[in-house]
Amino acid sequence: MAEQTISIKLNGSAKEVEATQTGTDLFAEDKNIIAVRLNGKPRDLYTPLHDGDTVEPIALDSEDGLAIMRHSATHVMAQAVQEIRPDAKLGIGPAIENGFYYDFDVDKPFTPDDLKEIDKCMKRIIKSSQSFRRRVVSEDEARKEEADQPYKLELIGKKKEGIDETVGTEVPNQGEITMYDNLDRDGNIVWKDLCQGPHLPNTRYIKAFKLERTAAAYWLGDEHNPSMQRIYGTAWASKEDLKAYQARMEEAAKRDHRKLGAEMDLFSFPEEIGPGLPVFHPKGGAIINAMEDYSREMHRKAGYSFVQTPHITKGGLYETSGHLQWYKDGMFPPMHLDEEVDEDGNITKKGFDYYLKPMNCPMHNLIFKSRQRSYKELPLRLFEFGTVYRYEKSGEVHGLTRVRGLTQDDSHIYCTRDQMKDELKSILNFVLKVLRDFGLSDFYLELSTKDEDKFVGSDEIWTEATETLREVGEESGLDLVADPGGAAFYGPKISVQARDAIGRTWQISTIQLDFNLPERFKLEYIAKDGTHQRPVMIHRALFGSIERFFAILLEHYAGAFPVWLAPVQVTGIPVADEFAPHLQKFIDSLTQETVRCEMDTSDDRFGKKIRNASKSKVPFTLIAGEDDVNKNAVSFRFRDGSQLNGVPVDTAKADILKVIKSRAQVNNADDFAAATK
RNA sequence: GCCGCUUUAGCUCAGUUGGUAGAGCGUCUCACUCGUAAUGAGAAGGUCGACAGUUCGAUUCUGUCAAGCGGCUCCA
Repeated sequence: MAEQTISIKLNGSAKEVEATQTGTDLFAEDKNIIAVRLNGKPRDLYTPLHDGDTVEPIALDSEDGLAIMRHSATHVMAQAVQEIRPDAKLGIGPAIENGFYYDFDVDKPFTPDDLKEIDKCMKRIIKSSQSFRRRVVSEDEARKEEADQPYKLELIGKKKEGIDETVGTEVPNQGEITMYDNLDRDGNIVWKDLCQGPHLPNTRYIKAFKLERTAAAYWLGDEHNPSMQRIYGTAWASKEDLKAYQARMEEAAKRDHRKLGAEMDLFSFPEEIGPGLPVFHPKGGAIINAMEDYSREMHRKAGYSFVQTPHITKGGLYETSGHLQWYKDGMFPPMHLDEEVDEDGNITKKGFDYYLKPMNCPMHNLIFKSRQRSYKELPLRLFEFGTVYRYEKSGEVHGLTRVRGLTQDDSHIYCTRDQMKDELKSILNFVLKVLRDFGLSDFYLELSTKDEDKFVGSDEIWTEATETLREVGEESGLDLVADPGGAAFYGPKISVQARDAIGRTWQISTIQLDFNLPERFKLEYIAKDGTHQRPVMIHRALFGSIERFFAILLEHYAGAFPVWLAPVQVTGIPVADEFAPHLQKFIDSLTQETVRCEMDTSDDRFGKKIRNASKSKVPFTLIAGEDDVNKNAVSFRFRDGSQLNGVPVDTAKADILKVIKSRAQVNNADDFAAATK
C-alpha cells in the first residue's frame, strides 16, 4: 500500500512528502537546523505537517534560532537550579538579546558559588542529551501538574490574556496550554515546565553559554509584586561567537565613561556633594565648553533667542504646568519660605513652597507671556542651557547618564498651527545636522505616543499632534519605530536614537509637540485678523542633557576625541631641556589662538613623556629637538604613533587651526594630511 | 525605593583564621639632559567608608548608616 502523501511548500517551492514526515526528516542532513517556521510561525522541528503547510528551516545561528536555543538554555538552567535548590519556585524564563534569564523564588539569594554549581549542573544536563517534548494539556491538567508552582498557576490563569514569556521571536499563540517535558535518553521525563515553546530538538545544541550575574526582579515587572531572584546568562551558536560577544563586552567596559572620566581626570562625584551630582574638572570642563560654544553658534545661526531662568521657583508654577501632579516624587522636596508665626503659633504671614526646577518649559512660557505677542514674532524660538534638578531614586542614579542635577540644552518653540509642521521638519533637520557635526551618523527615530494612564488634554488634540509628528518622522526618510505609551503627559514626542561606534543605541534628542501647556498657561498671540489665538508649543532638547551627551561622546570616541573637542589638543615635548624654549614659544603662540595646549616640562625621560602623552589620547604631540630648532620647525606625533617631522612652525600653526575649525578626527598622519589639504 | 555584591595609600589591588598593614603605578626630593610607550636612588603618604555592639583587644565578627557596582522599578 502506498504511503499517504501531502503537498507542502518547502522554502518557497511546492513539494510532495509523506504525511508522517516532519522537519526532522526534511532537514535531517543539515545539523544546523533546529526548528521550522511553519506557516510563518516558529515551531518545534518535529511538529506534524499538514497538507498545504508552508515550511521553512530555522538555523541555530539565525535570529530565530538563537532565541529558541536561548529559551531552551534557560529551561536547562531552571532544571539545574531545581536540582540544587529543590524548593525553588519558577517564575518566567525568556530568551533576551544576547542570552536568557529565569526568575526564581528562593529562600536564599544565589551566591557566585551557586552560579558555578548551576553552571556545572547545566553542562551535565546538556551532555546527557535530553530532548524537549511538547505536550498539550487542559487547563485542569496544567493546574494539577503545576500545583506546587504558584507563579505558574498564576500564568495559567493569564495565558488566555496572551501573556507569554517568549521574547525575541514570534509567539506561537495557538490558544493551547502546553507543557514541555525534558526526556532522558531512555525517554523518561526528568523535568518539565509550563511553556509555549518552541524548543531545540535536543540539549546538545546548547554549545556555548555562560551564566553572567544574578539580580532581583519584581514578579511580572511590577514593584508591588514580590521580588524574585533572576539569573542572567548568555548563549551563542558557537564557542567563537561567545568569545566574540565577551570581547564586545570587554570593549564596552573599557569605554565606560565612568572609568574614562576618572582616568582622564574629566569629572568626579564627590561624596560630600551627594549622589548624581557631578563636578567637572578642568579637562572635562574644556570639553563641555567646546560642546556648548558650538551649540550656541549653531543656535544663533538657526534663529534661536537666548534666555536665562532661575533654578528655583514657587510651586504654583508647577501646579499650573501639571508637573507637581505627575512628578512630585521625582522632584526635590520644597523649601517653605517667608512664613511668619506669632508666639501662639498662628501664622501671621503666609509662606510659599519653593522647588528646585525639574523642567524649564514653564519658565519659558512666562517669558512668552511677559507681553502681548504678535503672529509676526512666530515662530518664537527660546533657547537656554537650563540646569534642572530631579530627585532620581537612589538605585537609579548612574554615572553621567542618570544624574540628579543636569543641564538641558532646552528649547521651546512657539508657533501657529499652520507653521508647526514645517517648523518640526526644520527642527529635526537642525538636530540631525548638529548631531552629525559631533560625529554621530547612524540614526533612527522613535515615536512615543499617549500613555493612557498619564495624560492631559483631549483625544482630538493628541491625535492631531501624534499624526503630525508621524508625518514629519516618515518624511525624514529615517526608520520610525513605535513606542506606545512613551509620551510625556502633555504631548507625543519623536526621539532621535543614535548608534555609537560599537553599535549601541542611545536616545539623544527629543522633539515634543504640545497643545496642552499653552492651554494651561493661557498663552496667546494676536493673529493677522486681530483675534487672540493660542500658539502651539514644541519642546526640544538636542543633546538631551549635556552631561549625558558628554558621556555618550566619551564612550563613542573611547576618550580619543576629534581635535576640536579634545580637552588637550596639543602636548609639547622637548627632546631635551635646551630645546624647550623653542617649543614653548610655539605652544604659547597656539595658546593665543585659544588652542588648548600643555607642555611637558617634567624631569621624565623623553620616552616616558611620549608614553604619557600617548596614554592621554592627546591628538597632537609636538616634539622639538635639535633638527627642529635648526629648521624653526616642530615634529608631529599622532595617536597611532605615526609621525610628521620638521614641519615649519607657520605651517604647523595654520594646519592645527585648520583641523580644529574643520572638526576633523585625526588619529594618524593620513587623517592629518586629509584634514589640511 | 527593592534584592545582591563591594568599600584597605591619590589610583589599581594584596593581606590580617581578632594582636592597628603591604605592592605596583602616581606624588615629592636628588642625580641623569636623554629623538619616539616606563632612568636610577631615596622619601612622604593609611584613625583599613562612618557610627555603634561583642571582646582584654576590632581593619578583621555582628548591626545600622553612607557611597559605589549589577539588575529590577522609574525616567517630565
